[in-house]
Amino acid sequence: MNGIPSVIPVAVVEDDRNVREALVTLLSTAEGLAFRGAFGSAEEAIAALPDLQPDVVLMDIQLPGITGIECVRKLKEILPDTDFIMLTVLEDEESVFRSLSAGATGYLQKHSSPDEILYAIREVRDGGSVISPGIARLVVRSFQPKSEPGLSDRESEVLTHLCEGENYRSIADVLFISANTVKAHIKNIYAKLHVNTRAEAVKLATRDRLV
Amino acid sequence: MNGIPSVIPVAVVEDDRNVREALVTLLSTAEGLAFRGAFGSAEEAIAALPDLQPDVVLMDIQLPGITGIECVRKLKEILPDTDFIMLTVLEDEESVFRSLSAGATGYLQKHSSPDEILYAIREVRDGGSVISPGIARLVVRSFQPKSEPGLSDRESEVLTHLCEGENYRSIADVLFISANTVKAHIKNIYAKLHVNTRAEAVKLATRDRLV
DNA sequence: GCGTCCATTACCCAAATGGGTGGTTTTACT
DNA sequence: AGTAAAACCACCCATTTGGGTAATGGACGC
Repeated sequence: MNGIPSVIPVAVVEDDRNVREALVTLLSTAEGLAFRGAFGSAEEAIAALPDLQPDVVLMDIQLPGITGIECVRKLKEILPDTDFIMLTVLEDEESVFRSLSAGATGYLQKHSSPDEILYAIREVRDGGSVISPGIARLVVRSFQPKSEPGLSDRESEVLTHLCEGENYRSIADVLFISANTVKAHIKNIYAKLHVNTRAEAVKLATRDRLV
Repeated sequence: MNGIPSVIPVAVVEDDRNVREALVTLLSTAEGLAFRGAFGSAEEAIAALPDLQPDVVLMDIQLPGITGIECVRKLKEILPDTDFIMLTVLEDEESVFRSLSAGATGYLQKHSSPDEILYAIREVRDGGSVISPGIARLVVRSFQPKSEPGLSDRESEVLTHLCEGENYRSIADVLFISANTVKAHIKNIYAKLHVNTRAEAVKLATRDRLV
């Protein structure tokens, strides 16, 4: 907040004893960090972390019982200013997006080096976000248009307005054409997208980033 | 492809002469890279890069004339296997998302160190993606729910089906309630989301990640 | 010149939707 | 006990939507 250097209180949630102890050693000895605790399950973490008030938590995804993802979701409600860095062995697309939705701000693969982990903690506390390259690629890919359904320029234009929730008349007005023409375009769009309602068209256009 | 170490052909598009020359020096002397060329504008890059076939291109965003973003969009069509790493001074949300949509796989702030740039090039060529922490935070944030409009559990459930493009009857069937009730829920959802059509509801739910 | 694609418009009609108003029951909190 | 919120259901009615069919003119390529 004020630029005065201070230690960063950190904690760990990881069920594998070996990994957990390696992390404890790393965090306990690292410069600028204050190790606050390590937990073997989401349940223990949820019970203890609200009192420990760590700034940054390293969270394993694969935990017995409540998953790391759900653990973040719950803790983030109680500790909105705490940043969570997920640790995982897998490059599982589902887990990545669910973690981010749950409130994670970092995402590291477990083969990350100690330096990378410490770097991530500092960057995250600094308002940034660190994502391992393999994971980041998945995230980046999710922003790229999936496929081109061969819409004409005019059709794309109509689709854009469709996605704004406008009706025939109001689309017609802004494009200076008749409502019947808008309707004709929309019929063609539906055929090309293989849908038959506005809601489906909006959903598909959004998902595939056609707009 | 086969694990045999080989040099990575790289190129640069950057209008600032000083920055460009610094990058040229960096790339020319770096181990494992083959510097293929540097260009001061998108137009020159679009003319020359298809022949040079670089694996990785460092692309400035703020270019005179055609922007770096449009440049990536055009080149990505011709060179789909080339990876583009954007360079920028700003943390502009719009630019980030437009770049990623255009096909960029990396995104570095210009204050990145030479080591970070080389690391990014190697990771990107390795199938990964590298995003500066400040930028990554914007990306991560875009995955997180924006605000809670106070929907009840049942309403959220109905909204989910609404976003699938289902109509009253089919939502009613899967939830084992009457179509009239579905309608009642939808009316309440509309009121809470301040919309009055399905398309708007789907758009808002998608944008704010309520589903 | 011919065919094709695109943009444009029109009409009919059945179905779906959105808005209004009313009501019951259960659950939960005070 | 009282009240508030949720979930549930029904009816009316105007508007919107989606599907079918048909037609015209311009642009572009062969």
